[in-house]
Amino acid sequence: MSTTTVMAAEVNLLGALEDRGLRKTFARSAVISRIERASDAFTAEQLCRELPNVGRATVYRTIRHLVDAGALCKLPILYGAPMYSIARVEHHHHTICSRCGAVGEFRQPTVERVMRSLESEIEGDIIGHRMEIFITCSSCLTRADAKSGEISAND
Amino acid sequence: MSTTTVMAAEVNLLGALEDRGLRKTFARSAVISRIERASDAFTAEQLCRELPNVGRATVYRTIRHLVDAGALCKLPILYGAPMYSIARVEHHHHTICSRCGAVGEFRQPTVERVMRSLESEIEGDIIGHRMEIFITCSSCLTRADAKSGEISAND
DNA sequence: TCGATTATTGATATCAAGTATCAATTAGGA
DNA sequence: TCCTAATTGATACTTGATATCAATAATCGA
Repeated sequence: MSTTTVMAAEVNLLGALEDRGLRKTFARSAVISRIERASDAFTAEQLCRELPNVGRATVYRTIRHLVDAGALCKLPILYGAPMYSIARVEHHHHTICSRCGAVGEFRQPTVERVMRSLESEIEGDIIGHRMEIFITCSSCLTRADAKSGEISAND
Repeated sequence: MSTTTVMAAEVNLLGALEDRGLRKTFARSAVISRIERASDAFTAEQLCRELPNVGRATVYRTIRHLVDAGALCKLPILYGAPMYSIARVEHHHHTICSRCGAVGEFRQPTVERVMRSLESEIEGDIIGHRMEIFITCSSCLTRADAKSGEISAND
């Protein structure tokens, strides 16, 4: 079974916006370079805090543009604000560490195969799917502190 | 491949609360009987609107208790307020109609098998997973109105 | 049954996330 | 350079949800 852990690939967020006819501005460049520098997933509020010179509205607008362009993934998590991560590959799924919130990406061809076989069994047309795996990541396992504000799936 | 569409089964939401040492009150009974009567998934605000005699705080608190008890599933959707549906089976996944928002449940043993095989390939401990399939449900397909405020997964 | 005790309620205030408004500013083409 | 349309961001607002706390209701023990 070939699970591919997704490696950081080159992405051009600014290009994604320009492709949609949006202008290159200082504010957008600031937001985007902050996102590109980020190795982890982030929330909109985090960006606002780290970019005090950019208006909140602009941060939210830029994020929305990037999600619309397919350059960012929006991850609705169980509690609190949704997280965003750069969409480095066409289609993938996420691992979310329930201790530290670290988000990883992976591809799993078997999942896609299962989806295809479901097509005949589910009433209606399948137009997409989403899958998240909740984990305790290896660095949280080593630093084995007992207490945690767990994020988890209850279903 | 044996996909099981989940049928309405008997659930005892009040019992779920009593099992946790919570008291049976008029307000809680009202919230719960409204939920049990619902065939579809719902939002917290919907319940508040339909139960004007029950305080908002109590509606939210009751929902939270039921989620904690595992009797309700919380579905964080991409935009807007999360939806809740009765957890009729131990573990299942959801189909969400991107047109009308109708939520269905299904079990898919293959998904679980895939999860087990992923255990060896993902760094860290898997503690849970979540999967949603976005569909256009059969009733939306028949009533083929073109326009829609689509809910969708972009990853 | 009657208090006593403790959980629960719900009006209100508050918080957090996100969007609408709109005058001032800026980007980018002519 | 100048013009026009896109963009910005301060502000106000909306929505979803939680904290507070005095009043009320549920349960238990006698």
